[in-house]
Amino acid sequence: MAEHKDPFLAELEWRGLIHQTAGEALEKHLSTPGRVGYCGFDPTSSSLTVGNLMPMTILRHWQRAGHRPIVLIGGATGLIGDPSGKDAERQLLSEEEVRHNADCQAQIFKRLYAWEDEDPKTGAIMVNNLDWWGKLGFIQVMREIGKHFSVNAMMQRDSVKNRLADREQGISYTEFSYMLLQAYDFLHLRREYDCTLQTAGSDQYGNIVSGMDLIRREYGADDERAKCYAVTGPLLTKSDGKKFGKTESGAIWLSADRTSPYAFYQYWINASDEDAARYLRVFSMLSREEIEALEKEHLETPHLRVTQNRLAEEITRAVHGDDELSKVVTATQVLFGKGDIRSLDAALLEDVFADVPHSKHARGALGGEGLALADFLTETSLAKSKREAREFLGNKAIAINGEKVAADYRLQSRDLLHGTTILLKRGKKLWHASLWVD
RNA sequence: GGGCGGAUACCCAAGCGGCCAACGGGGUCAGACUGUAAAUCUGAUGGCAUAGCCUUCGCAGGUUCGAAUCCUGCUCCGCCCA
Repeated sequence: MAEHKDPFLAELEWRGLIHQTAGEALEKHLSTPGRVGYCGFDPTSSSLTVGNLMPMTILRHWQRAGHRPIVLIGGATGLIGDPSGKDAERQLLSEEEVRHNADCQAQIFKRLYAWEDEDPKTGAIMVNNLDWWGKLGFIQVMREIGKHFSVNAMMQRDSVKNRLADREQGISYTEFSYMLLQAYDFLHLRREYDCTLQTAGSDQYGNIVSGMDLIRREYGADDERAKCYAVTGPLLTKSDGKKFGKTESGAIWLSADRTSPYAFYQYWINASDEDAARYLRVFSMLSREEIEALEKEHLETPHLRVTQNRLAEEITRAVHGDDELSKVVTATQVLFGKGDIRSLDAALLEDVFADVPHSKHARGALGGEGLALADFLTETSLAKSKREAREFLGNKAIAINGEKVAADYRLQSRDLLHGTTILLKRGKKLWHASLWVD
């Protein structure tokens, strides 16, 4: 890959954030500050996952380089469904769902960028493509937009080709039309906001190029206004070959109601050495010097896990903010630090309680003989069945308030912290807080 | 429409009348070692009132003392012919 002189491209380059670029003389174009670039996000779910984090980060670098980002919420495209990377037709979402999802997703972006009201020149703008698609009629779309699209060319796109090749699945006219919407979005933003660049993950390359084609047809290839560009990010992997951003229990979401800030932080903390260094480049805004210094430090004192710690800190702060970060750091120090859990103060305990999986129980059960731990475990998030509970106990995998206990252990009132809570742990890092009330 | 093959636990995949809750691999979980890393080794992996019992081998019936295994029908999938 060529060395980039442009600061924005050079930045993405060393971070490994460039998969492809398209458009003539992109470097020259970017040498003028204040360019406008966009990335679209379809509200097919009420939240976004860490998989969406990469294009979001590219836009942050874009803004930092002195350009203006547009966050496009796909209120219209979300109603259609992008066939890219999907091997089967998707269930249509209702309009209410999409609207609700769009509202929820919009919140996630708020913290990530400086917005227009703070900075008139490079402040981010948020748009929803339903605002223009909602006004267009079918006949108008067919005549003014559809006419520019060759079905022959559309069928060559991987997203469509794959589905046409699969007789079992096929593709509906609805999803087939998706690229037309995304293409027109680019044109619309070109017209209304002087937007000349679109960025996204590599799977969006075809859709972006469709938009570039449409813009050229609209203005004529020689027209100055026909200049437009694409930058796509690579497909992220984990060093063990598994899918990035997924755990056994599901995707890692960017909103606290779907993945707690604690779980979010823990996801990054648990990154392997190899991944942590790479993720710092991809997701954090730290400079090259800072990251390389961290790596050097990590090599000298690997047990301190500086790369993982810093990674988790940076990403959690960006996504959830400083307040949430300090809470989960506190919880993490308590749960994984060397300190004595029994000496926790009540306020801290409450914070920890909120962050890890928890459950409520009647305090009466702890009186007298107490409660057999083997029976109780199935009522927590730590064991699915009694057999499993016995297995964990047999393996010495269960700890009460940080201390490993025997298989026949019985929970009693003396185990309560501050008279209310018992912290249970399975294995090295799976915690559950149980609250005991009258 | 005709012929042939197939459907087994989270996934792949053995088993083809009793010794089958079902070989093996992957995954996952736990333990050891570590650094909440990687690699490696060990164990576990349907449920329960655990020397036992219950529910599972596509679905519904049947044969048999006894069926994942045999028979009948149904559903779905793959391949070949039309």
